[in-house]
Formats: sequence, structure tokens, C-alpha cells
Amino acid sequence: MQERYNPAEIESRWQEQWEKDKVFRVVEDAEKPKYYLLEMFPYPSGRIHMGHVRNYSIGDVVARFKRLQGYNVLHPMGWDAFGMPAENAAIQHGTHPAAWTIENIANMRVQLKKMGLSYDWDRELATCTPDYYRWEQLIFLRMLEKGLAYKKSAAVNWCPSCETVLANEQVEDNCCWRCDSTVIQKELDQWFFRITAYAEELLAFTERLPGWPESVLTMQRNWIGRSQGCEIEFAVADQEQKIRVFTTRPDTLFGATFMSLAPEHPLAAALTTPERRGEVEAFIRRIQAVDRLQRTSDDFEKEGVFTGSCCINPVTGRQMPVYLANFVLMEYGTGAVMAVPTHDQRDFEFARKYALPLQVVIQPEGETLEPATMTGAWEGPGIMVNSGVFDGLDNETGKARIAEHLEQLGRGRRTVNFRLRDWLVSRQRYWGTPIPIIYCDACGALPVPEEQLPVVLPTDVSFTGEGGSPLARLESFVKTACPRCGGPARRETDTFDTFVESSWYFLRYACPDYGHGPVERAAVDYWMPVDQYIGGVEHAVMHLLYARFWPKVMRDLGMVGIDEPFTNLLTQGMVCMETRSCPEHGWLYPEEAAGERCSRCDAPVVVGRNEKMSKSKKNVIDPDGLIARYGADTARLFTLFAAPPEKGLEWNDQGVEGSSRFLHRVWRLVGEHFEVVCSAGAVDPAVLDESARNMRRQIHRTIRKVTDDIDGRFQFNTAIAAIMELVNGISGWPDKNRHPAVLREALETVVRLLGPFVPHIAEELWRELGHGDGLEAHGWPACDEAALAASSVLIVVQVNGKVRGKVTVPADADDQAVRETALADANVARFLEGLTVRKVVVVPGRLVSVVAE
RNA sequence: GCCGAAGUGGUGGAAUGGUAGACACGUCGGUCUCAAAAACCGAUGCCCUCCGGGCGUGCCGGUUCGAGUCCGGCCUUCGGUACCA
Repeated sequence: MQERYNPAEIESRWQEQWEKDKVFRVVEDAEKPKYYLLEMFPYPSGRIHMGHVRNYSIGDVVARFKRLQGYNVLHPMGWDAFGMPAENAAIQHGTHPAAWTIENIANMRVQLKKMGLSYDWDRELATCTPDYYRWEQLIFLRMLEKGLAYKKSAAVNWCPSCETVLANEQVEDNCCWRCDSTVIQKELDQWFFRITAYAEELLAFTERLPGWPESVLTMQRNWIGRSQGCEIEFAVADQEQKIRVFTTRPDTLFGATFMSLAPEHPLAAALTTPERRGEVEAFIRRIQAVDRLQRTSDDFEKEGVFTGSCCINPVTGRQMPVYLANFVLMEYGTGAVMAVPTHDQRDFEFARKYALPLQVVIQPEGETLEPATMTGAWEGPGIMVNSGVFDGLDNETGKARIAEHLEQLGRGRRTVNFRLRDWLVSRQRYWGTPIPIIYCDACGALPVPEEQLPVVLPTDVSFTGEGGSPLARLESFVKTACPRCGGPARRETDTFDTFVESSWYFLRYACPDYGHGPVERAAVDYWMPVDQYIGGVEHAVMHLLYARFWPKVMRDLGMVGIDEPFTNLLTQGMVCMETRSCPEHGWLYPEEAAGERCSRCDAPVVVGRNEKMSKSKKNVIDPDGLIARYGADTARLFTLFAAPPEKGLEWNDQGVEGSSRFLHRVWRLVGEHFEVVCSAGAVDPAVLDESARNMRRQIHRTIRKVTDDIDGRFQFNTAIAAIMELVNGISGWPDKNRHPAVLREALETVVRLLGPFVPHIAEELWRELGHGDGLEAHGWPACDEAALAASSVLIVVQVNGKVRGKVTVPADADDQAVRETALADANVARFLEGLTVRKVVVVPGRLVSVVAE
């Protein structure tokens, strides 16, 4: 055995062996229980970052652990390969998105392989290949047939100068990131998926996902935002038009004194009287220049404009002036709100600003509200007043009664409204899945016939960043024949949101080469659902909601048989680091800021906040350097040991040394004893002395702890700490040489427990300990309950809540005996002197708490 | 703004309502060495009148024999907020 631990040599040797033998390749096997472990696939940005290292190290521990437990483990990897950065690179550096992406994938694949991750690389997929997206196009056609995909108008961020659509992240302070022009909201005809048709089911199933973090489920429930309420029709005075509103507070209908519409409301123009037109149009223009987040925040000034028209309150007959208001959104409800200033804070502020009337209709218990003296709206419960026949009812009863009343009048009905909106999937970009639609002037919008799929993304395009999508300018792509009449027609040039690809890739992993449909039913039936999904907490709502939606659609299309794709979910925290910048040269990479001075101008660097590692702020650590210097095992061990997975991880180089030192120590410990150990026999518990029994107790306590920490809690940091304690215990065990069999059990346990975390060194040491076959053949070590038994326990004694003594009692002592021993302790007695004992609480095996005064 | 988290020594973190600080990093002292590195041993929350005791888990209050943990109210930081993925 080599004296010195040499990770570079060991790791490349094992990685080659794993690759050559395809040891992580899996096939369906009805004899074995399956376990599908999936980490969120990466966007191929060019280099892996510490967040990937963390995510994939966590996943690999679980994959290897489950394999050791005898599961048939599917552990795939692939590439979320469409997206904006490829297009930005094309605009900035002239590289083609496809070439850029393929090169990035090649680089990152090498990096991942250097980490020793146990993937079945035969299942690798990239979403930018026609073999993948052709099936996405097919599913879209099926959704179209079922009415689950449709087209409607929606607003986008538009830069008038670049003549292009901007992503939210490309808008800075309402200005275009490239040219600084003011961004406006522009209406475009766009494709949507009808996710709202699944709102009830997506919500209901949040109750059936016990393996998900409650915080994620709560966020999803709030995002879906189901609310029970009432749709009410308001007639417009002197016109045929009707305004429909949604309200959760029909009980306040008698207090509705005006109407607020979204500035984008389709009736806005029709209701505007000629003399108001100028002011109204100016207001609409102004609101379009404000982003939605700002518009709806509570501290944003409530503003509006009178249209000149009035509508009629269906129960009071009162004329209600119709306003356009900045805080009303077209996307929520019906885009119109009946304004009850006395019982809604936003309406209250609005009414005060524009001197609109207030009418109290709910009186809280023990108070009498007067419009003249109110300083805010009363949004709580109360008794109905000024509400005709409904006076005297409590408002909850009133909600139902007024709803019934409106239904009888034919002026309203009870409805359920969702905050969730349909999913806008059109992107006016090049690097994405082409939407398979053809537009014919004679026949309209038609699906591309199935046999013509895939609609392949052409590669002969040029990138300027201006003038809209490069696809739309490519004649050879746009010009086509109408599939119905054969006349000249145009192709759809929008591509899909990249969230579409990531909404079903986990299904495709079950059968990545299947050529007759999106998925092979038998393979999906065997592998799905994913048993454990692991990824960043930043995906808690959007990706994870879309990825729950698509399988449900595919189920209803008869393609899969599952309701939910992910049985268990682990959301990992982000890897963060302080930013460093130079007043002269901007953000600095860590190596440019060595010694806290800028490497270029020697100015003192400014140390910024701790933030998510990102290329743009240069607060990144390149895992390659780490692996080259310490080896993959150390890099894995450190990221796992530094913090529990859910927590954010602040990068700190110094900790890495510690992890490396530990592996060197384990190597030496085995090296010093492997000859003795290899010739040792099996442990005979009957002949052991106390020292050996104590050693065995620690061995088996550690097995139990590590098993529980990996399996139930994903607390890898404490699992590793426990193994470190065991190693410390073995090193300091004075009777090592008297008990070769126990020493062998101890060392073998360390190596086996380390296997999932640091597979290369563990496999190597396992062979050194004289085993001809691999770790996996021996499975996961079992905890011997008999070895755990201890003869005595330490009991802490508290007097009035403070620790005053510690006593050792036999493990089987009863409460009375424990109590007596505790009270007899010298220090305890000292603190009880002159006091009367009122109460003694005995917690078996733990503590005695004495209350005295 | 809204939704969801987090806050514990110099640092990362540990603690089924039961000894706060496991395990590491760092620092200090020591052993070995001509010297250094590596390795090993020891100390290390703060304070005091230091063989003992007091105070300590973001802040304020509450429940309990006992609260880092449970409850109420704040503060700060982070994530998401529908075209970043």
C-alpha cells in the first residue's frame, strides 16, 4: 500500500474503471426495487460552479447509498440546453448558439466526470437536439387539439429602439439593459398553456406530497391562490356594456361606490367620454411605463383617472363613477374591481385621493365606524348595516345570502378565482424549440402536420440583438406551404419558453432513445415517479409547478400513468461568497483581489455583500482548481460537511484543508494497520473485554447515526462528523493491537460508511483491506443492536433550571433510585441547603430537575 | 408590497422541549526537526473576586420544572414574484 494518499492517481484510475465497466448503467429489472434519483439538470453555461458541485455531490451520496441498500438506482444527467445566454453570447461574441452550447456541454461533461458522480451516462440528453424537442412539439399539437394550448394577446417588455422583446432581467429601472431606452409594455399575440384548467388538481395534490418541504407546498398554494367569491355584473349607465367584476367580498356590495378598471381593460376606450379622452390616454401611457411589481406594491401611490362614465350598483341602484386605476391588474380576476372604500384599504386610499363617497356596510363588534372619521378601511368581520334586507346579518352569512340574491336576479354567480394565470410560452427568441404552427392567409393558424415533425431550428441565422427574433428574418424558414390549401404560408417564428423542456425531461430519461413517441410507456411505468428530486430552492414555485403540470397533461393524453412526478423533494440552499470590487476596475475575481488589493492598479478592494455566486459579479470559485489541488473526494466531502443541504453555504477556502487532512488521516490509519487487520478473523462478542465492547458500541452507534442522517434527514454534515469522531476514537484507542478483529471491524466500517461521500478513496482502501470485490457487493453496514447496550448512563442534575451536578447511574435504574442518587450529589446538596424541595422531575436516561424555594 | 426561509463563539456549523457550542476551520502553546513543512499533543464563548460562580443562541414579551427549539410582536439578511434558469 502506498504510504501517501494520492487522490489524483486513485481518482482517475477508478473513474476510468467505472466508465469502462459501465457500472452505473441500469435497465428495468422487475426483480429489484427501483429508486429514481434526480438532480435538476444544469444549464450549460460553460463551467460548472460550486452550486452544481454541491447539488450533484448531495445527489451522488443518496444514489450510492441507495445502491448499497440494494435498489436498482436510476441516476441520469443531461442538459437544459436552450436559453438566453447562448443567444447573448452570439450577439456579443459572434459565436453560434449551437456551437457555444455544444462546446459548453463538452467542457462541463468533463468536469462532472472528474467529480466521480455515479451517472448512467448512456441516458444523457440535451434539450436542444431535435430528437428531444420533436416530442415536445408533438405534445404541443395534442394540447392544441384538447384546447390546452391557445393563442391570445398579452403584454411584453418592449424596447422601441432595439425593436426587441426584453426578459424581465434585461430591464433595469424600466430601461433596456443594452441601449438604456425606456421600456414600454407592448401587446403581442402569444401562445399559452391552459395551466388554470389544472389549478384545482395542482392545489389538491399539494395535500398528497408528504415528501415535499412544507414551505415549498405553501408557496405553491399561495401562488395558485384559490379564492372563493362571486362574479357580479354591473350595467353601464346609458350604454349596452356590462362590467363584470370578481370579488371575495360580496357582503360589501352595498358599500360599493365606484368602479376601478385595469388601464388595459378592453372596455376602457369605450367607456371614456370624448372630453376625458386626452387625460385617460395620457394616464394609460404613463402606467404602461411602470413595471407590474412596482405598480402593485402597497406603498406605491394609488392613482387613477375618471373615464366620464358611470355604472349602476345592482342592489342599491346608485350611480358609480368608473375609474381606471394603476393598482388593478388585467391578469387577475376580470380586470375590474368594485370599489368599497370603507372595507378595502386600496379603495380607501383611492377614494380619499379623488374625494369619492364612503358608505359603511360592515360594523365591527364594539365600534361604530363613521365615514368622516375613518383613517383606514375596516377589512375585518362584523355586522351588516346599510344593506337593506341583509342588515343585522354577520358578514360571513351575508356573503352567501348576497350571492344567492344576485343569482336569483341573474346579475351574478358564485365562482372560484385563481391567482394562477395561464402559462405564456411564446418567446420571440431564436435559441429555443420552434412552435410547430403555420399561418395561412386563407386558412388561418394551422398545426404542422405530425408527419412533418420535427420543425427543426435552422442554423443559418445572424445575430444583431436588434429587429426582433432572428428566425422571423430568415426567409427560408418562414416561407412555407399551407398544409391545408397548399398556398403560400408563414411559419410561427416564436419558440417555447425553456421551462417547457424542463417540465418533462425526467420522463425522457426513462427511455432517452425511444423513437416512436415522447416516452415509452413501459419504461416510464417502471421508473416513474422520481423517488427523490434535488435542486435549488429558487425553483420552488415556477419550475416545480410547471413540472407538476406537464405530466398531468401527458397523463390525460394517455402517455403516462402518474399523477405527480416527484415523490420526495429536497431543496438545497445556494452557495454564496462575498463580492470584491475595485473602484477603478469593477468586480474582481478572488484571485484578482489577493491581499485585498486590486491586481491591476493596487487600489484597496471594496468587500461587498455575501451573495449567490454568479459570473456577473465574479464572486466565483472554480471547482476545477479545487479538484486539481485536493481531488474530487475532498471537494465533495467539504461541500457536504460545510452545511446541511437546505442551508445557504458561504464559501470559505480554509475548511477545504480540513477535509483534505481528514482523508489523509484515514489513509494513514488504514495504512498503519492493514497488515494486522487483513489477517484478523471475525469478532466474537462473547470474549471481549470492556475496552473492546466500548469500541464496538462506538462503531455501531456511528452506523446507526450515519444511516439515519443520510436516509431520513439528508444531514450529511453530521453524518460526516460522526465518522470523524469514530476515526478519532480508533486513533486514540490504546488497545488497538490487542483486538485485531475489532480493529478490523472499526476500519472497515469507516471505509464503508465513507463510500457514498468519497467513493474513490473508499473503494481503494476497501481493496487494500484485502477485499477482492467492490464495496457495493457488500451492501450497507448493519447496526448490531446488541453492541449498542451500555451498562451505565450519565444523568444531569438541575436545581431551579441550572445544572448543578452530574451523576452516573446504572442503565436500568428506576426513577426513585435516580432521584436519590441525584439529591445525594455533593454539589447538588450544597445548592439545596436551606431550601425546601417542591418538586422533582425525572427524565429517564437524561436528567433530574429539582424545583426548590 | 406579497409569498417563503434564515439569524447560535473569531469562522462553518451541532443540539427528539432536557448539560448550548458536537465535528471542523482559525488562533495560541507544546512535541519532533539544524530549520521548516507535514504529523502529533494540549488550550480556546464572554466576564468575574477563577478548586467556584455570573452572563450568553438577532430584539421585546409569553408558555414551561426547564426554551436556540413552542407562542405573540418586531428588526436584519436571503430566495421567488410569472420572459434568468
